[in-house]
Amino acid sequence: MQTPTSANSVPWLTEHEDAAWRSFLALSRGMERAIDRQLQRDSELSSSEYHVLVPLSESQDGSLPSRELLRHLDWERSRLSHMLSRMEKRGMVCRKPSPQDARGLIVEITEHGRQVINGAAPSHLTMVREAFMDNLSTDEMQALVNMADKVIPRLENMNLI
Amino acid sequence: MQTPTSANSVPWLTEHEDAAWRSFLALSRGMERAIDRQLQRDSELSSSEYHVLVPLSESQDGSLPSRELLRHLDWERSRLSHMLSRMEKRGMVCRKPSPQDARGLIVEITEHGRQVINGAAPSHLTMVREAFMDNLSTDEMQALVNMADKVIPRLENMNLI
DNA sequence: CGCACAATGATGACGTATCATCAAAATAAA
DNA sequence: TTTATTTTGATGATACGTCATCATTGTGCG
Repeated sequence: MQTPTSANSVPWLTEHEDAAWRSFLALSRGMERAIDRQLQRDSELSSSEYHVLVPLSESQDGSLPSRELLRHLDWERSRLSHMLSRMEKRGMVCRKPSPQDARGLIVEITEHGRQVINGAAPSHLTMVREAFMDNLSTDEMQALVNMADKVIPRLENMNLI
Repeated sequence: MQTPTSANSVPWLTEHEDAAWRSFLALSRGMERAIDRQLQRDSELSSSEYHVLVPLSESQDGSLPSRELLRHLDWERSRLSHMLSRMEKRGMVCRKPSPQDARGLIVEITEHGRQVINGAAPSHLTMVREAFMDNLSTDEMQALVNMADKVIPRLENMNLI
């Protein structure tokens, strides 16, 4: 992200800041892209589908109320709704009415869903470890935590999250 | 991103590693989302459209060969093609045949495109500065550069970029 | 030259993300 | 209790990104 030449009334970045910003963007988009590619290459899951299946497979009985799932994912409600429709059609989850709350929805992972997530997880975790984790020092890991702790609240303040 | 309980043959992360990974994901997705939201709120641009317009507005005559643009963006060719179709329809760029290479394409920013990018840039740059840059120490900025320098080549090695 | 191959773009299909809107049910307020 | 508000989820429209495929043009090699 750079500055258009005709917008220089706004102070942009020093050389160091610019390098840091570009590195952040490259790292961020590179990892996102790598995760997508690796999952698609080694399994039949998209990154989003993976995220849906993980909390389900971790739950006691393989099911969660939809709103619980939403809390895990931090998605828009309609995003989850659309995603569940597609995943239900592909036989990875099924929807059941909630006994407690007639508005509610229980999402349950199917046997096929379990097979798919169990097949996808190992290579995914290995990739994250080898590409990312194994290359960071403890100081760098700490820096990530500190940065997130400072930036995220700021984004929330600005109503951008 | 967590490990499904039944896939524990793969070593996952220590507490510190897990915290760093979650921070990275939150930071990465948070900034991406904030950029999208802020641009859409304060201008009529998506993040992708912004990226297309920046190198065009910075060029000498407001135009670039399509393959030059591709090098700036590091996108798939079809992604740029689709995006240019939409942007052309909205009057922000126009396509011209290249005199040198009959396969080639020259992409030119329109007057309206200039107005839009010039209107969008200041608030965008301010947001990035206030949400991100102003909250980082020089050590943290350096850490970002170091991390990217180690991780990105690794991703390239793994053919995931 | 003539032919295989690479480079450049366009297109249609598909999956995905967001927004606006709607409906139904639960909860709070009157 | 009756009404207003909130919560939960679904849907259709639109925009976006990727893939597979195609057409055209340029390049290199025989």
